[in-house]
Amino acid sequence: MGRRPLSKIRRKEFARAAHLCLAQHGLAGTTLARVAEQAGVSKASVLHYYRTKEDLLEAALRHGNSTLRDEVSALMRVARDPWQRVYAVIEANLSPRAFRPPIAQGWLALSAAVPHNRQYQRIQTVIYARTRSNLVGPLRSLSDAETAELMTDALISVIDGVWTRCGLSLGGMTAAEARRQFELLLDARFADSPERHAARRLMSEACRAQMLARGIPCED
Amino acid sequence: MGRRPLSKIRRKEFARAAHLCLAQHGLAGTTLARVAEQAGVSKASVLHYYRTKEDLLEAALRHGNSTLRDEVSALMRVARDPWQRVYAVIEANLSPRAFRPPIAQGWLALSAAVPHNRQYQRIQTVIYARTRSNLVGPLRSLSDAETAELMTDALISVIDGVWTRCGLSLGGMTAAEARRQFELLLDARFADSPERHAARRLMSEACRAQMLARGIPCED
DNA sequence: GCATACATTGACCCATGGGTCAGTTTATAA
DNA sequence: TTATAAACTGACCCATGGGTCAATGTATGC
Repeated sequence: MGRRPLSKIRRKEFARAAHLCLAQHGLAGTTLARVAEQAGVSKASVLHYYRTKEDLLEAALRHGNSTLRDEVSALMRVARDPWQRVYAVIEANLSPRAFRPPIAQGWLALSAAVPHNRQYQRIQTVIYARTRSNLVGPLRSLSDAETAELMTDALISVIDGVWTRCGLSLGGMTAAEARRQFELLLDARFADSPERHAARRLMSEACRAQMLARGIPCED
Repeated sequence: MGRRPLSKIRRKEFARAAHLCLAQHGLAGTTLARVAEQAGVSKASVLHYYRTKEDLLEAALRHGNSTLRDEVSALMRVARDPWQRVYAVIEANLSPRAFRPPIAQGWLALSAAVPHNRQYQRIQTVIYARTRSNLVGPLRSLSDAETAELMTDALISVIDGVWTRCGLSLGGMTAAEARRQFELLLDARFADSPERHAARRLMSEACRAQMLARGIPCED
């Protein structure tokens, strides 16, 4: 069997535990012992699946990202026109599953580690490129290319901004507040057309429906 | 003499060294030994001025912030109308002195530490409140209160967003690119009036002039 | 039953790094 | 010149935490 990838499921469990740990205790507080405890297993066992802590954190980074990616994919599958695709990205980034202080804190901790680790950099670059193309595509069919690029970059900045503030728990950042900021930004180049309005409602609803289907609390 | 505050100048030097270290090596790479080396002094000497590493990092956080605050103050002193005050905040945050990957990386590292330290939280809250009031004031006299609040929050998000991306060195974030995003956002509620146009040019020029006066390279 | 391969673990190793301390140098003031 | 306080240091201590290893389960295929 070539190289049994050491029980993929088990590896995923540990990546998840590491991600959880990161969210709760930050980078400094994420020790192998703590991750092991979180997973209900011994420290040595974790090292059996990940040769080094660096590897484990890399997996945690991938895991956190894949959660968000799944969210985007699910909404993208529902989206039927450009505006719906734009709002799919926005709503996915505000989904109650991900847009929470602990998760944002984990994201912040990993982001801080990125500049000092080549591998993390590569992953981050991929994440960035994907989000970018998810936005620039639909926006191109709603405006000229230059506007699409600029709006995409600005949307990404706002995403990073609201996530940062969510992580810092500053000014009580909520999804509703974030949504208002995205609307404001989009207003800069786009009128509130019926299509846009409908897309906003549809995607917001789709995201909510998915949460309910998975039994995740959703207060907005 | 009551309690000589242990040579304020010396303390500041060490805070600066710590901040530099943080920018270059991240939180994990910032050890007392490294900070001491940076300052050309022994590890024990650093501990003589700061009782604990936590204290030192707190000072580094304050230091990094005070640099930015000075930038804002200097431009604010020049500003004569609301638009000029708005652009004073924006330009200060994009000043070539501060808006550089290493500095942004340091900011990122400290931000990641914030959720796990009360004292850092307090400082961060103060910084946030000040930036907020610096923006909401002038914007209130340019629009209704609600718009001013929303625009302020969105501007802050973009600031955090572009800083994050600057720290991650993603998509080659430059001050010029950031400026375009701020313009886009402001377009959402404000026409490009002559006052706004003039203010933008004036503050950009004022910032540049200050850099030149201090001999800091300024490529845009 | 037995052999093999993988899972899991406790015990251990050791480098790192924060923090202490006792002592030396240096500056200042009487 | 000398007393005093502050600046500064090398040497040391020790807790933490990443990583290794040999040993012990435990399942699977023959």
